[in-house]
Amino acid sequence: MSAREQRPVASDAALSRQRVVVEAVRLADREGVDGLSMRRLAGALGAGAMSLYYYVANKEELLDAMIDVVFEEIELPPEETDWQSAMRCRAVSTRQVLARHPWAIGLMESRTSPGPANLRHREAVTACLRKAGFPVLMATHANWLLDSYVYGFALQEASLPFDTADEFADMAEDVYLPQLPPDEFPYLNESAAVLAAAGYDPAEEFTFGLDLVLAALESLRVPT
Amino acid sequence: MSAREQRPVASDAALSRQRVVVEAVRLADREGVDGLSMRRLAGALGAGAMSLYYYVANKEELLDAMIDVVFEEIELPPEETDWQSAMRCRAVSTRQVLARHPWAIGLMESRTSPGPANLRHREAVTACLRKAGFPVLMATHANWLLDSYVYGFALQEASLPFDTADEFADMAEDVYLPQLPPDEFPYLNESAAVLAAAGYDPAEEFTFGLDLVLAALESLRVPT
DNA sequence: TTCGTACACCGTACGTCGTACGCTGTACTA
DNA sequence: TAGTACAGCGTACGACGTACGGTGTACGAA
Repeated sequence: MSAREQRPVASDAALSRQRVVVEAVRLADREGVDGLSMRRLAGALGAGAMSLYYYVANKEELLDAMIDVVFEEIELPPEETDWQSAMRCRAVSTRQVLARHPWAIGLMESRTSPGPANLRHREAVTACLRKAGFPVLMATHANWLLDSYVYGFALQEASLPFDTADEFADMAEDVYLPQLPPDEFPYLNESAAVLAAAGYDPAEEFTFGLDLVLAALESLRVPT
Repeated sequence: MSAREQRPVASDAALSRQRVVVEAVRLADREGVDGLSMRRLAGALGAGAMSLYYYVANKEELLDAMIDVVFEEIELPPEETDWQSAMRCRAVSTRQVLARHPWAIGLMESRTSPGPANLRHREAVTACLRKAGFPVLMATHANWLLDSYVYGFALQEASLPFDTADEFADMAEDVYLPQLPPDEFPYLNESAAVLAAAGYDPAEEFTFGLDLVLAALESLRVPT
């Protein structure tokens, strides 16, 4: 067997853990997590399947690393503003990032050990809350509540078959309403009709709930 | 080839869509969703793999049906109480059910069309909110906020490597703190220490946030 | 100059997966 | 008695993750 292309032409074409994981994220974005296989990933990198195992122990570890890449994209809460603005900022960023990588949401359920970017994020959020006057326990409550809201929203949003208000209006007429007999689901019909007429934007829905949560959390704080 | 066991011995041993889906749920509970294969499921039912395809078109449809079985387990909001109690009741039930079937959370992200049990649940919740005096749009907001919180909480809880307060205390000492250098993660260290000492119960965490959300939602209501 | 070793990568092979296709025996109807 | 629907199975195919055992190159030591 000859060494026909053993050495890559340039060092930036060489494999690396970074390149492998980033390309995996791209592939998952394009094709969904079910479309991500070691062979296809290797193909996208112009390499053989088994070469990937030099950089990741197995596919599980690859998925863990992918999740952490996603966390790296999320903005940390800015330090120079009030806590509500800081939390709103990072929550909005989280929603955007998870909307960009919807496969990541479903993956989080099954992987138990947080990566370094995840930990950095948690630390920054906790620091922000503590400095704003939340006692340790209340900061924990706030953390859970905010994260639950953001992840849950992203989860629901990912399972929506539309992205924009216009698409929803079409969808409501063509898909939803036909499968909702008005006598069995009167209230869902009412909602669908009103929302289709009023125009419906997931981004607005998100900030509405977020602001409600932030306001409610204010009561847990010991003002500084 | 003879017909050695072609006919099942009794009718309750015969396959049926119901039996297939319920056994799939049981299998996923035991082994996780990755452990659920058509062959293994057929094995658990004492049947051949291809027999399952008489009852489900493909694995995707099976997963959809499994999700709906999970939704059937969730209690509908009781009608005879105030809206907050009703919502608390169904939220607590949802958390319990999702904790019992953690694989269901990750699955929801990828399936877009809700099953009948899912629709019944949504209808009942919307009805409860509307009757309690929430205008259509506010009921939608409440729905999103509550569902986001519940699903997001379940998602985070599923990725916790412990179930009880005691397990957490052990975990914190043995696993968390060692990988959290105090100088890099001072606030996470503080939290872990305080929580391990105080005892930490996910169920309490859940109701704390839930009550905060319910109280915040009260302001969206037009009292009747 | 030679040689040993670490590096980066790959081919083959095994067992498992979802499922297309075609077959079987049973029950029932005409 | 024949025909048909039902319920279920065996085989086969292509794709999957990955264990194992290679290969050529680079480089430091002798």
